[in-house]
Amino acid sequence: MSTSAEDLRTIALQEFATAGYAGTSLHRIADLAGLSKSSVLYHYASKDALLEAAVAPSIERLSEILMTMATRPVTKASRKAFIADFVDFLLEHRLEVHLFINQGRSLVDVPVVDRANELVDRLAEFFASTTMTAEHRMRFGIALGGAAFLLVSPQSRELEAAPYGETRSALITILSELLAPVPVSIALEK
Amino acid sequence: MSTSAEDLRTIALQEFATAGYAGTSLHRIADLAGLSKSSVLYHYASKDALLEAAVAPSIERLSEILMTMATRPVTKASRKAFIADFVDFLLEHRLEVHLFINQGRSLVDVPVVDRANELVDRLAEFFASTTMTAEHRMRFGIALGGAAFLLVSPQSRELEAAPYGETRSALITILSELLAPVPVSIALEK
DNA sequence: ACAGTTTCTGACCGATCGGTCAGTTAGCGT
DNA sequence: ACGCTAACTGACCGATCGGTCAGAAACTGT
Repeated sequence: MSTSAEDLRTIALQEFATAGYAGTSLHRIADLAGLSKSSVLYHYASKDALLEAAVAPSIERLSEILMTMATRPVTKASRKAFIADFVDFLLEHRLEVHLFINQGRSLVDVPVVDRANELVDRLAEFFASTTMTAEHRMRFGIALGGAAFLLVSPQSRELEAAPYGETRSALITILSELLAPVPVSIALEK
Repeated sequence: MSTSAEDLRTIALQEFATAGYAGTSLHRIADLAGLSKSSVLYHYASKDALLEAAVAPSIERLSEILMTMATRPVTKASRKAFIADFVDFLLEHRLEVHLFINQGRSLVDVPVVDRANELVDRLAEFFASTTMTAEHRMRFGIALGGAAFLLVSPQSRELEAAPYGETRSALITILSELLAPVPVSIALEK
């Protein structure tokens, strides 16, 4: 149960997400961990392996969420439940999501990142099939990219200070609004 | 009016925004431009200088928008006008905005990027002062980061296919909704 | 005290990075 | 045809990159 391996994973995730995978050297990760570069490569065979170890758990979790989403019937209640699940996922895996969203397309041929890209695409297809208009597809993109940005932006310092529940419920409100299958105005007409 | 310098600027912007500044080598930029690395450094003194040339015009434009925003009275009409201006800015400078949003904080001590960070901070302060709740600050972050992501995401291929006006008006609708100074529900109560 | 294993390190490797420089090529006015 | 300048290039530089390896240090059970 050596603390070093887990420390390295955490530090690497933080750096990869904020400074970029290409912009983070193994030397820097080693320094932040108080180790030598060789020690980093002792715990993880390569830089790729370190990235993979850093993001793998979040992939697993996202896959689960998509699974349950696919099996549930498409009702307003299930949609609400999905958004709640997804917000929890976002809050727990902010760094990983930020990494996927902003570097996923340039980090191809890293297996675990490809997997993440697949999952994000499936997520997008799900929303694209439910709502057909271009505007709704834009709403989905803004919700996804916006949340990923927000949770790693400088502002998120204050968010961490705020009660977890408040941030969570606010995020659910905003995302529900953005991902509403039908605009409020049209719904009222019926 | 040599085409090379301008080509390099465009190519560099595209690569810096999508693959990241650290993840883009001068060699790659040279290859994409059909030149040698030395030629790139002939037109631009350094990699930093190339980045600066690539984003400088957008900084200028953003500064202008913030100027007019600061001078205008704070009314619903002026807010609407600002959002329209800002959406036009986003559509015209998608790559630069994406670069600022996602790499701005890790590219400090590049003068022009620092300048961009200042401007973004001022923008955030403006919205923070107008609306005080944490949720509204979150809405601003999602709108900004979401738009930046959307306009450089794979989906944006379809957006380019769609008429400019449609994308523009949809974006104005969504951002107006996100940046509304007062939530609809509260507004209706009064 | 000893041996065995895990953890860690410095020295080293080839490749690539951003950048310099001397010199070649191409375009243009005269 | 000439000379001048702008555009371009290959060779080269020191630094840093990810990665290898032999061995030191630290911890373990006996």
